Amino acid sequence: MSDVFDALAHPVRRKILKLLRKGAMSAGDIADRFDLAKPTLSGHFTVLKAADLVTTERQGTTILYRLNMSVLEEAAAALLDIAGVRARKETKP
Amino acid sequence: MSDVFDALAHPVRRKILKLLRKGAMSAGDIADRFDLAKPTLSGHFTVLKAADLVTTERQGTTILYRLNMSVLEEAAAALLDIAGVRARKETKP
DNA sequence: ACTGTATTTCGCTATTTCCCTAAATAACGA
DNA sequence: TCGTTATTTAGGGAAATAGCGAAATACAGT
Repeated sequence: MSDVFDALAHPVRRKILKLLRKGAMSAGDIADRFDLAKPTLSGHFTVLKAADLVTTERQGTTILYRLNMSVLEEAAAALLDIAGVRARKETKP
Repeated sequence: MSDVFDALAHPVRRKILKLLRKGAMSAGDIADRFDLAKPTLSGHFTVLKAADLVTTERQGTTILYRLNMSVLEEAAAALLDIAGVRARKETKP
């Protein structure tokens, strides 16, 4: 879980996640949205992957990044748990 | 908001917040729960204060730290927002 | 096999973070 | 005022992080 919060601590990485909210994007398309070198973005992708906040899928020469919402939700639940707001565990309906 | 996630990124600081869930504690009492020097803990307190995750109140020679739950809840809401789960804005009942 | 495009890995530097010990500050009580 | 307790500030060292350009890798098309 520390991996997740470490990943969330950087504004660029949070912005990447927000971009992915609308759907999967390639590494290059994401990199184009930032004023940073591609190797720098690649490093951020690595951190996000390590935290399991994103998943990847290769499509020919490009690599698609996709948001892993469940991990984000778990992180939010962890915060609410710290606050003492007991999160409901999802059960089969 | 970046201050908040920076503060949450360190496991010791998350543990401090969890301790404070049960109620206010003095700096020394918190420090006793960790195997770290007091100046180190004091640094963590500074980070938590900068993020407004805790508030302080002096009581004689001791300083009481208290959890600021609203900021924690805002952080959780920010995460859910990234996930696309639109959080409800609290309105007066 | 060669070329072009997409992405990552490799060195490298600068900055920041985390931890420590020692010293400073603040408040109390004798 | 003096001594004691609680906490923070100052200073420094080791390690992690974020950024870059250059080179390496992976794949597709010719």
